[in-house]
Amino acid sequence: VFKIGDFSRLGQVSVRMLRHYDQLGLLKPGHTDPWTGYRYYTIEQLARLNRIVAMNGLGLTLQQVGDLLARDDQLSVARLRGMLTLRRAEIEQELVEKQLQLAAVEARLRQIEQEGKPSPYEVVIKTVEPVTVASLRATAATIGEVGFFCERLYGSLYESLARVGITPQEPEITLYHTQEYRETDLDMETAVVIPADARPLRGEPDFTINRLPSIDTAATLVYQGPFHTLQFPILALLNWVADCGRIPDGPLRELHLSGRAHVDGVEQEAPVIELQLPVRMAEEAA
Amino acid sequence: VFKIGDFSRLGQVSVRMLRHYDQLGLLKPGHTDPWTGYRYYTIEQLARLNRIVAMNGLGLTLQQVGDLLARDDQLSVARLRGMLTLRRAEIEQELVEKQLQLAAVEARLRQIEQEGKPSPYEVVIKTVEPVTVASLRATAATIGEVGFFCERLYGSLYESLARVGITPQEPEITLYHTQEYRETDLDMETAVVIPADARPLRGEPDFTINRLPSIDTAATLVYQGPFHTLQFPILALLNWVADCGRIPDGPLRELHLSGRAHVDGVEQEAPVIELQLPVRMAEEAA
DNA sequence: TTGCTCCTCACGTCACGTGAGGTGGC
DNA sequence: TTGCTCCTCACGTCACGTGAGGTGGC
Repeated sequence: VFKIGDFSRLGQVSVRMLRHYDQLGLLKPGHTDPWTGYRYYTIEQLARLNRIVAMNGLGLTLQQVGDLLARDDQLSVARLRGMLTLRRAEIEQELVEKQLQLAAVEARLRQIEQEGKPSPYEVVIKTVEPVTVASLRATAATIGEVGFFCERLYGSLYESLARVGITPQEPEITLYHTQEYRETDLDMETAVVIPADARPLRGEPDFTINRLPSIDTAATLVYQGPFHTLQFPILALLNWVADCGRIPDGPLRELHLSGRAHVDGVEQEAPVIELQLPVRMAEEAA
Repeated sequence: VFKIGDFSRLGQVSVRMLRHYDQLGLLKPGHTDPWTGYRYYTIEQLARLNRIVAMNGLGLTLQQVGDLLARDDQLSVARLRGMLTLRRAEIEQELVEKQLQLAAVEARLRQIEQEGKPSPYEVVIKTVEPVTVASLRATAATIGEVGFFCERLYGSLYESLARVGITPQEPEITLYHTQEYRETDLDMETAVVIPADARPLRGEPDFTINRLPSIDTAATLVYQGPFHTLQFPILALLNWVADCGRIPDGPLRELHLSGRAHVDGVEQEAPVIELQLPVRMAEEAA
């Protein structure tokens, strides 16, 4: 018969935990002195202690271990199998997450090695809700004219909205339907959020009303600075996506979070812009 | 300027957490109304919020993120690199642990599939401290005579100990130096723990005094039952070890935890026995 | 006035470690 | 008497979720 300290050394479990197992009813000492409260364990209890330690080592909670050991010392095969199968799925999930996290940390370290300084941008994975927008879509002839092109599109869009009596909300969203890098024939869409139930009050709209779909996994980046340096955060986003083993899975969205890009024909100096790029995991090369 | 609810939706961070970041000083609202306590955030703060979320997503603690963001908004390259390198090592460690855990869960599931019921034994990995023992080592001619053989060895051992005036302690430890399965010429050692400073008081001992080395990683199993069914727990232990991608790395030890195996020539009926097998990870097949 | 949002305070999670303050047995 | 062990009670960990109970603005 062992005092708690001896039993602790024997089973390599801290005294604190033996008391905890006692309290949870997982492992009651063979005898407890009612006067002193001293716990006395028998050598036969070592097997049960080891069972607890082993199950817990598989990542089952003490609650689960308790359930499993509840009826005398017999394990219910069905329940045990169920719990282990569940646990296996959990661990596999955890492994995937850890691996993604490792990839992200390594991507960041590489980035620091290469550039000598940390990226000024932060990429965050999030989900994006669907929104209803009024939009105009057209093709810009060259990359140089994209700025003016969008300015004109937004201009006509607001004009048309006013004409048919729909109140635009925020933000503006520019979509880049051309996904690869190209210098000509860029398929652009300028959109502005409108109420989900908006209908033209008068006249025929010369824009389309549609619903931008939700994005389950969007790599997003918030940038503050002038439009003419937008290529830097866009490149950072694309690099990050590639570095983490993901690939783009839809048009890039550019949200103007600090209000309209142009007011009275004047471009905002340092607008806050959120880039949203739908992504999915790249297939592993087989 | 955003109220906390809007900013929460914008950054995909719960209101609770925005308040928490405020409290920790990680992200103070651009303005807090001193009368109502309302927090007001500016769109420019979204970048900082995303930085916090991104760093936290890498598994850094909020404390670490706070340290990194402490001086204005600038990241210290050296510290950032240090933290990420540390974090990478941590994640790699966690991955190894998860993979071992997964292997253990899968081994258990396979075991249930094959036998139709869970193993009555629990294998636990632990460390074993070195102990000083008096021992006799000899070779048993056949597997059938191991029982008698050990009984005689322990008998002479206790006799010799008494003769030279050393008090034996507990437990008895039988070591199996023959590691592969064989039916003849089994190299056995019977040992009993003695005080670390024990010296013969008189006469010449015909046993050896040595120190059993510590075991960093021992697969151990506690068994209660007669000696003649000891092969079952031994097989279970060996199978478990193989299933988890480990291999034996030293002689198997058999500890008699419930006192001497034989008292007055009579074998204990259901002794409690702990098996300890030193193991190491198997090299992956290249 | 009714919802809606915001506020603070505080408990619960989970498997532990680490005290404080006190007692029993050699 | 002095160490050593044991006892109970309770706080801290960490990033949150989830109330209770109350207030401000349209």
